[in-house]
Amino acid sequence: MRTTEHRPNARERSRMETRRLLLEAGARVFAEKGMARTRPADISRAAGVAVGTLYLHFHDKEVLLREILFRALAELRARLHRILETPHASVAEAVRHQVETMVCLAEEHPALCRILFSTEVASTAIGTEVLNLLAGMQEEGLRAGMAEGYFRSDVDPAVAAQTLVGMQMHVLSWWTRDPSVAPREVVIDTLTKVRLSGLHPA
Amino acid sequence: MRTTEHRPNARERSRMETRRLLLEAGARVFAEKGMARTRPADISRAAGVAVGTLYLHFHDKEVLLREILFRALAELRARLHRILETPHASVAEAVRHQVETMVCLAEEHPALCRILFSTEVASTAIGTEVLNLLAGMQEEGLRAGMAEGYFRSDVDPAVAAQTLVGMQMHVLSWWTRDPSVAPREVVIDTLTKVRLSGLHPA
Amino acid sequence: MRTTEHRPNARERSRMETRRLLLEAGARVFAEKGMARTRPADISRAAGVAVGTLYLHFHDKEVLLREILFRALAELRARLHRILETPHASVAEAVRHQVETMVCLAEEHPALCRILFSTEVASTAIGTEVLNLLAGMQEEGLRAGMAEGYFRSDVDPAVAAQTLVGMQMHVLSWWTRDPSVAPREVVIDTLTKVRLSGLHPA
Amino acid sequence: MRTTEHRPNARERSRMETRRLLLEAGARVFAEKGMARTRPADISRAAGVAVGTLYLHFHDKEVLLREILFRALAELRARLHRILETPHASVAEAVRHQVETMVCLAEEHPALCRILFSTEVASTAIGTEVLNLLAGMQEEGLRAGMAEGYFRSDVDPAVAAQTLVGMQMHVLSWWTRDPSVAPREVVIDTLTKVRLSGLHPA
DNA sequence: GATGAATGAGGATTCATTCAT
DNA sequence: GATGAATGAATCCTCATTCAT
Repeated sequence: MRTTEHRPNARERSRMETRRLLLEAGARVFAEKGMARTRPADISRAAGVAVGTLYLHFHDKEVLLREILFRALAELRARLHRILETPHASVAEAVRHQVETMVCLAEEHPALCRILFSTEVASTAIGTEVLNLLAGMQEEGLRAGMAEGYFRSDVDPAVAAQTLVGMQMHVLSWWTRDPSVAPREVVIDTLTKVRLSGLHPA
Repeated sequence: MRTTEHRPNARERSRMETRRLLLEAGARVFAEKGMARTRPADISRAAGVAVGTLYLHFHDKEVLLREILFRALAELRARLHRILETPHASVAEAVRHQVETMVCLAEEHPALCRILFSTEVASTAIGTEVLNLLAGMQEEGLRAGMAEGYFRSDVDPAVAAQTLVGMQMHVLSWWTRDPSVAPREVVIDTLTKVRLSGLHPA
Repeated sequence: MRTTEHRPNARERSRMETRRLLLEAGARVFAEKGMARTRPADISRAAGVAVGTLYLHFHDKEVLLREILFRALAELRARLHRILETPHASVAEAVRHQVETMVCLAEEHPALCRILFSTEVASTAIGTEVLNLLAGMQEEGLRAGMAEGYFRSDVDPAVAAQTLVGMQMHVLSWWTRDPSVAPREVVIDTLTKVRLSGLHPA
Repeated sequence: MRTTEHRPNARERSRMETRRLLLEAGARVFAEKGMARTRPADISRAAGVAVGTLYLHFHDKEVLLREILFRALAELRARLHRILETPHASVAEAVRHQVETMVCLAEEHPALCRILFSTEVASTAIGTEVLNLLAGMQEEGLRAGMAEGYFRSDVDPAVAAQTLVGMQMHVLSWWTRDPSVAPREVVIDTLTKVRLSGLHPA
């Protein structure tokens, strides 16, 4: 049976490989030096290709960044949706699972995490999109939980959602920069607890 | 009695005035365009002086930013200390007061708020210092509260402090950008509640 | 037999050609306007390339100057060494040959001559190095000549060496600026005579 | 008897004093940093006055330099003329006296010496004038000496004059930079001998 | 498709000079 | 007369992008 799927030949594979190298190098370098301080030459050097090659694959620096961010966004989206579709015994468990997922993502792609959660990016259209996606998902979950009585109804869901986003983003970017400041489990545990029941004694 | 205090003459007053103009213009422009996109000429134009004047008062762009941030930081510190010294009927009231203070500061100096809480700055040495100061203050408060039984002891104070910092920073910078998304009171109320007792129903 | 020697391809040849253009243009412009008044743009324009190209080849203005001077110095060194290795019938002949060589060099590269012997450069580290090299060579020659009885021993070789360097440098830079003030032969003859037997009647 | 000579009052004396301070500071600073690298602010600071004061006394930086150079030139001129008018027992003695005078001048005003004999200045109109004055005086002396048979006639007086100027200028500026390289007497002796009878054994 | 030398507009900074006090 | 803060044109240098090979 003949599939319609594209079978890349050697040349095309090499082209795709180069593209991948650039995306990965870009993520690393953007994360390390920040958007503004990263020069196309830095990325191409890190990718082991010539500057011109970068422009062969991406129209300019910003398009490369967009591509990196879109991919990170898609990954984030996919993971979060997977959680929503998973049945959980309790709200607490669901929240813990969600937190765990974010921590895993941060561990696997610290570079992406630092880019995604940098305000430099936050002021970009994609940055806004990332924040809106996260806030939107949180708000949706909050409203659902409120309707079902799992969550308190005396707070504004929009503000509370921003609260959660800020808490998570900041802790993750803080922890990613130097994971030795706290063990993984403690980070997950603390985030989950504060989120669910705040600082009041149990 | 003759005091040794410094009595600025007219020229010195004018010099200080120029400095003030630059600091204020810097805060505005840095907030609006971000650190990287702000050119010295933008700041000097906004301050109504020549470029050279900026360099007469500050060694370079970055030193001006440092000065702006340190001043904001000092203001923040002062306000928070004033709260710590104020007696409160309950922890809840103290926390609400603290949140209120931050919201006021954000309202009065939205530009400063946006700079102080931008990751672009956060990745700077000063930015780190600002964040560390905030986190340190929160952590101190947490430890004290834990010792006295006001706060739960089953969370890591360092991580929890980052949690609080992230939540507050993010909500304030989100709300500052467009205060119409939620009324002032709701922001304060939600921040206080989430912080104290999380999202679980009361 | 395969040699490991470097075979420059077309691109590299063109790169080297550009470098050469910049070095030559630099020599001309530095000579004409002096170190301080020469702007990078002047040099690049004279070389027929863009400013950026200059910085692609040399870290900055000063490095370009260093390179120019070192090359001139190397050339001078080579020529003088060639003379030292040549047997001469008499000291007088050797000295005349040496003077002749310097005059030739000055004729071929008047620009270099003017740079090499400018005090603006002399006050630089490289300038000092050039002068020290020249003085060192003269002093060496003097000491040898004194030991063998060709030169008088009642003068300080270090001071006398500076004497010779100054005399030659100055006359050459004077003559280079306007060669019509004296015929080539007269310059060589006078330099040689003054150097050997001073102004006393023969 | 009433003299027409100007009797400066207190204010005027103070004005002249300020002028003197600026001229001296200028000489020092120009000598140390070179013409191009010296900023008006450097000079005024060294003189202990405000920048504006410099412009009150001299139209601009260059005029101040000119003034300094003219004064040095006048001093040089005066001293050399005094020698010409002094009767000497022999040519050798006259030459030694002349050399001694230059060395004294260099010792007394090392800063002036370094400025006067810098090529940066040499390329100036005054610089040229200085060189021409020196060369002219030497040439005149040479021609006279030749006519009277004291000096050899088989060299070009113009070229030989440049020879003498170069030798003296260079040795003096070399020695002024670090007088420890040779004792004063040796410098005078060597200059005199080389000048009179070159390097040939006596 | 890949290369990397070349480009030049644009940004940061300096500094000679002025002028209100 | 003295002051020194203010000025802004001029300078050095960077770096995103192109294009001939």
